[in-house]
Amino acid sequence: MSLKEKYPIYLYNTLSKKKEKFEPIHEDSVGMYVCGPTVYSDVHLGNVRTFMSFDVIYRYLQYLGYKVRYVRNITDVGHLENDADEGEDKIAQKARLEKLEPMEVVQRYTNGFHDVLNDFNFLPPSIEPCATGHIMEQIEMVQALLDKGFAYEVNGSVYFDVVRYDKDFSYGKLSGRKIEELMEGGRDLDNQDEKRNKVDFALWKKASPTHIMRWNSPWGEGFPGWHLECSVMSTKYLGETFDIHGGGMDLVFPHHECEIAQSVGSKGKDPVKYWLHSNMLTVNDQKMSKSLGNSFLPQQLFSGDHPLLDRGYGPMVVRFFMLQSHYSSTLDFSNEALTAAEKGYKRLMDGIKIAKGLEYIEGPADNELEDKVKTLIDQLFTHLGDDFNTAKTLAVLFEITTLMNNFKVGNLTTGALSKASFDTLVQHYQGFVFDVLGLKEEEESDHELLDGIIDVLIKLRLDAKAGKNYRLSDKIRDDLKQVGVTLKDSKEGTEYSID
RNA sequence: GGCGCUGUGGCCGAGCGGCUAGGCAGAGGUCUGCAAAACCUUUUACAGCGGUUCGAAUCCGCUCAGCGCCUCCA
Repeated sequence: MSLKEKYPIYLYNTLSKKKEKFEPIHEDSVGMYVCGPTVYSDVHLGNVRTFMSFDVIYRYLQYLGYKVRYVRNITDVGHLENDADEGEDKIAQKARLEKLEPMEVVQRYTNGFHDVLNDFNFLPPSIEPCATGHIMEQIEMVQALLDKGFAYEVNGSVYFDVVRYDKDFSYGKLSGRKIEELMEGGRDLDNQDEKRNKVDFALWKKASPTHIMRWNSPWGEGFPGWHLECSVMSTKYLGETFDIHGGGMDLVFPHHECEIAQSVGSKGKDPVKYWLHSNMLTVNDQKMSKSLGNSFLPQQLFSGDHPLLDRGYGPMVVRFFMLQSHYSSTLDFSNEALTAAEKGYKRLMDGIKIAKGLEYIEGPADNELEDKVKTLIDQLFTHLGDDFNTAKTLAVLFEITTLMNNFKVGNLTTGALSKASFDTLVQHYQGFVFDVLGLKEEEESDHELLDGIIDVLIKLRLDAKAGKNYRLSDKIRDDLKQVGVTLKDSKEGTEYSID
């Protein structure tokens, strides 16, 4: 029985508002689309949380043996600042302010985005398409919607006719909105006269004379609407119906709702089987966002260079911190929580190091321990399979860490387990920490020289201790501590760690 | 105004009707020349008020507090 058969996944589907058993459309392969960033400025930590959630999902699906095509787009056409005709898109605005080509802006922040993903040890997606590379396909979808009567053209712009669409299908099923309520409520925006109804949204916008980013189309020079790119690119690379579509919760309405409308309107079928949404990162219980001015850039976090930060924290500490909560809960960001996470992360990594160095030595069997280990391994899978509950999974990993410590100290012997159980335990312990949760050791072990030097000092200190020269031995330890190297004595010898 | 979410011990954070979450911090102990680490033991809970149930942090109602979406936003 394969891992994916043995450990089914249950996930919360925003569309059904229920936890459902995951059954991919094509038996062994999974198509997953995640809405990527608009690259007109630096990604902040809130963005990182969403991509991290889906990074773990991507990793876990592969760990179970699925073949996954993971598509995450780059939005390189700026969405309009507002719905008004004279709006300027964000990338064009940035380009004007910084006197750059729009594509220079796009390239710069795309590079920055990739750097951040690397820092946090994200797996690259299978395909990372960008909106400007798919203008033709977007025009085709607009045309298809026009042909089917779900869109109308006004003065070189094309709008989606939500009211017309709602007669055949139901608009608002993902976000739970009712079209009548949408027609009444909400804020009034300026310059809506082109649209038949306020709920309609743009598929193609006519470019004003000053608008920099523009393409030819059957309706004149213009640029694609806000929601079109995701419909087009997901369909192109994953098919008309695919398994998982993810993104931040703030995209549910209107972005994802409009995606559904566009796909259903043009292709006649629902585009997505499972909609997954990750919740917001908060600061003092408020959503982290650029406009509120409470967002952190990853670099600020690493260096501690921010008024709200006491000091810097490494990317793996942050990753661990985020994994301690469930992706669908808000997570509040604070120095205290990060400091606690840092210690927890270190403890886990110490456990991993112990596991690496453990040798299996035959010994008397302990059935109780054997059962416990089997249960722990099962729980790793069932907890992560339970709507990707990384918090519960980490709890199990800490139980395993305690076991590893006990092996090391000698409270337990490896031989109490069967060889097979011991090997499987170590294999999945490391597998979940590294391959699934995507953690890694913060300090790269490129420390051969340092190892050698500290070894010399450790031996010197041992000599001093043997001669009861504690003044010298303590001086070595204390002085090393001063420069950030902590010595730890144990029965097997002295180890060191770097702060 | 409309729709929706949250409120757990000193802090963070799981939990989806009965069974120890976990991490950090605190206390005591083991080990150590002393430390550190590790190990063992351990204190502090479910916003408030009602209700359903044999049994509720968990379901229902009300109250209070906070948040999100409805405009670009992960």
